[in-house]
Amino acid sequence: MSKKPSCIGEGLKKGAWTSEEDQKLLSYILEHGEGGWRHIPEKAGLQRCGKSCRLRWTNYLNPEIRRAGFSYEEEQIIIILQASRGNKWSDIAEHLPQRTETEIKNHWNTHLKKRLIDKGVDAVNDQPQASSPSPAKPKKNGSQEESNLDEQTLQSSSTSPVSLPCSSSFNITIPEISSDETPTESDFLSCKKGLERSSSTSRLLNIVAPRAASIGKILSTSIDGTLGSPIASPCPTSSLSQSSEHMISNKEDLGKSSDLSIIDNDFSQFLEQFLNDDETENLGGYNQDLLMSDVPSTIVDEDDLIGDITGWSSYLLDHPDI
DNA sequence: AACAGTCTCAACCGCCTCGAG
DNA sequence: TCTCGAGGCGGTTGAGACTGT
Repeated sequence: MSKKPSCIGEGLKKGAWTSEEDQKLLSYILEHGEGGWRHIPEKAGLQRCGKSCRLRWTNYLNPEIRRAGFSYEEEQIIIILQASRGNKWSDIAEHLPQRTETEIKNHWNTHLKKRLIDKGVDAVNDQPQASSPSPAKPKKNGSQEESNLDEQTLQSSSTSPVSLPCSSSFNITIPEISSDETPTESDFLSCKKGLERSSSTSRLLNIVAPRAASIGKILSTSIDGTLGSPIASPCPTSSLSQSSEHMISNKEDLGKSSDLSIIDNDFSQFLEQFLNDDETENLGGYNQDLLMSDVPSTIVDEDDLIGDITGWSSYLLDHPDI
């Protein structure tokens, strides 16, 4: 079937939107609602194609969009969901309220993916990279620390892996980390017969698993009222109050991807154990968090959305299939 | 201060899916 | 069942911002 381009027409404007155009589109949609994008430009007095209007609305003008930087938890969600679902940004966006798929996609491509690639995980092509990290690429300021931490983590991963039990069909190992960091790591990923995971995805999950452990510990600490300690402060809990409701409301959706069953109930047990763990003084694992290491402090809850600290844990507990 | 290299992200492109007729 | 168009989706691009020299 041959289709004509969706945006054809004489005199249609391209490129950056002006504030005047934004105002016209915003006013129209607020008055008439979304939908019928093909006719919106004409009705709103815009020299744009409908598709462009839709994108402008969904990615920028929609007042529900949160434009603050990504929080630690949001990044973890992205990484976990990307590992399990691939680049299904719209799917991932459903579980990150106030975030657009474009935002998530950009953040992944410009930040998260690079971090994983630096660690030898080709999360895009799902192929393990050579042991040598990405070619000598000059690191910008502030990344040296991250690099060191990552190397440390990877090194421990490559030199002394800890095999998970019963992983005959799901060949996955996780980095050896001090017991106080991930005391229940062996509980995290149990084997699921018939499951096939590619090596890099497995390795990605290996990295994410202890990070999730860190989240559990942080939450546990937070609930105990000790989050104010400097060591925990970098962990933003932004948007939890709003996001948790939305996230949980989507829990049925989460299960629609069968590949998410990989972790099944074990993750729930794993996290529960963490939340019940009274031992909160040692957050060393969090300090070593490779994913947190370059999250700028400026993005911490700019919208002051902290409210429901249990949102994140509830989300995870309610989504054993993540 | 000027320039070059790098990074970020809004916008675009082209293909796909789905529903109406 | 087939065709067609609207909307959705993921990948790519390029302008502007940022950073280092």
